[in-house]
Amino acid sequence: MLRTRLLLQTEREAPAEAEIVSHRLLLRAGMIRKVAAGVYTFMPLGMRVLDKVMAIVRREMDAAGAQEMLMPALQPADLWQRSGRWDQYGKEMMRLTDRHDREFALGPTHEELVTSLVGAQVSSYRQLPLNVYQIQGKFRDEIRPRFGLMRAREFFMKDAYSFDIDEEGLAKSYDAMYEAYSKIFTACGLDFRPVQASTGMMGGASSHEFHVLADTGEEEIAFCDTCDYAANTEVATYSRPQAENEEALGLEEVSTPGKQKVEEVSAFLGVDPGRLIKTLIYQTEDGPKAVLVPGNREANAEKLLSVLGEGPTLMDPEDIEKQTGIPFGFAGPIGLKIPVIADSAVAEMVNAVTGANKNDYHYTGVNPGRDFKVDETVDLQTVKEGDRCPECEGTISIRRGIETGHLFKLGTKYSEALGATFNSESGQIKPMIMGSYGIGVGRMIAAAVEQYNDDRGILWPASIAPFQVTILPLVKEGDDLWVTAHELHDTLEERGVEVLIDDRKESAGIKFADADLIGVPVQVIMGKKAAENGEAELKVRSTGERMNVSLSSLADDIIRMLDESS
RNA sequence: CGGGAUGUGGCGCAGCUUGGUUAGCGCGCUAGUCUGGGGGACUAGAGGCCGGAGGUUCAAAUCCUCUCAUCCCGACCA
Repeated sequence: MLRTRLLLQTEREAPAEAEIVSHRLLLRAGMIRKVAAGVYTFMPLGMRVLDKVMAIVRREMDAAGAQEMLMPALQPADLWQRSGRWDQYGKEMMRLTDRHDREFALGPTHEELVTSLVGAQVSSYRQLPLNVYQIQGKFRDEIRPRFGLMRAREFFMKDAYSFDIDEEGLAKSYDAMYEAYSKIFTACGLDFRPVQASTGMMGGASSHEFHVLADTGEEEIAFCDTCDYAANTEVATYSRPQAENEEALGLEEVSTPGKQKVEEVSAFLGVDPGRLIKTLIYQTEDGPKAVLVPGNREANAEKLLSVLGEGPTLMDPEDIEKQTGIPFGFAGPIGLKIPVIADSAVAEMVNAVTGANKNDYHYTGVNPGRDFKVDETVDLQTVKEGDRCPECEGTISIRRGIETGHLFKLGTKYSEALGATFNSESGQIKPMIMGSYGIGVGRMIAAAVEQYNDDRGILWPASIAPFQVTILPLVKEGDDLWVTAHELHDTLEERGVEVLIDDRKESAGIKFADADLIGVPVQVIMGKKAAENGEAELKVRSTGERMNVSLSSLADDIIRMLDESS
């Protein structure tokens, strides 16, 4: 490809709106251009990367026995009403009405459509298992699209759906996808971690996310330094130290004037924050409820959802006083009239400290069960760096990750709602057991740039680079070396190498800067000095390594080098 | 949805407080000359209804009102 024919405008400065490095570099390198918030065009150079990633995804999905198909983005409301998600999905779903006032959605995902489709196509256990997938634009009206491709409103997703006759089959399909995902992420050259995850609104039994590790990731993942345990902090657990065998003391009311916060109370009474019980009052659909967690822990929002139902919100101080009569900062479970939900660690506490529901007073010597009733005990805590691993007692580390892939065991939620049933071997009608598996293709590209960049630009992993080689002739058009460079370009292209030659009449500095910016892994620098010795220079973008190679064997040497590195 | 901020050639910005000829600068773009190993130099150009609408005024990029868009933080989110 001739650089002068390529629709590519690099920028010296990134648009002010781009904050994170992947967004800045993808814009500066002319890979993407913004159309609206969270809506991007892939320019030819970016398209080449997208194609590379999609090819890897297809290769591994096909190898895992999945079949590619393509469903429409435009989907009738009826399907979504049958699964209940027309109402459930909320504003995140892009909706529209046609000229006959029929309602449609632009698909944020395709469980409904694929389930209905497979249900109609498959009627016998003999046709199962089945795994179908597609790569397609998805639409989600995100509350806050951001970071370029990282959280877009229209984005490419590979979504796959498995259909099995029983749980055992689902386990196999799921494992096959887990393996395929590991291969895909590895092939894309990414540093990633599969982690246990929440099933969220997808429903279903179990779930894993594939995270690309990066400090700019929007998610936190916890993993063990000794065993394989890894989980999204939304669902991560940890091993609690055994409660000390302490003798229960009597309940005592103490004056704590003006001490509202955990740190204040803990410092004032000279008690470890972990011995305090934090009482959080949440507004739920069934009225206010009290949630108890240890003073040194946060309540886990994701875990709360499963206990408190849809959208619990922390009540503000005024509402708490108005609705429950409890003074803010001195709330405690003793004598509370509203339901009390305790974290399991709180339930085990001995001689704890809590608010006394009275201004400027706390209780010490509080013992759950004896001094107050707990309506429900659940695990509500957020894991912290340095906690003990729940599986092997190793040390938990917390890192940020970019959620790039997600696996769900769905079970029969959708097959029952949409009538995807089959005739079993014994002649019974049964719902298919489903799994669904997504990969954010654009997000994968952004994640790759987050992981591979330096102050000059992108360092694409070879497998997803837009070109394998770029040739930089540093002489005038018409010069012998200019001609040689073009001959090399043609030879490489004929031999199947993806090569870009910078045939612009630009200074060496501009060509170097652009080549570094767009991140093509191998640069062939053809300047006068090396040519005098019958040589050209090869530069490896990722390492900065340079070597002189004879012009006569240049094409062969480049091809050998590419073969070796792949 | 709450908080904060920003819209001025393709990109980055100045001008706005205190209204006043022709709206500037850098990058990029066009043409030419020189240069030719890390965003080089010079010369000559092109490109803008200052996000939009309304208002105040003799006069609005600048003041007022409304509106649209965009970004950041939070809440939220497969």
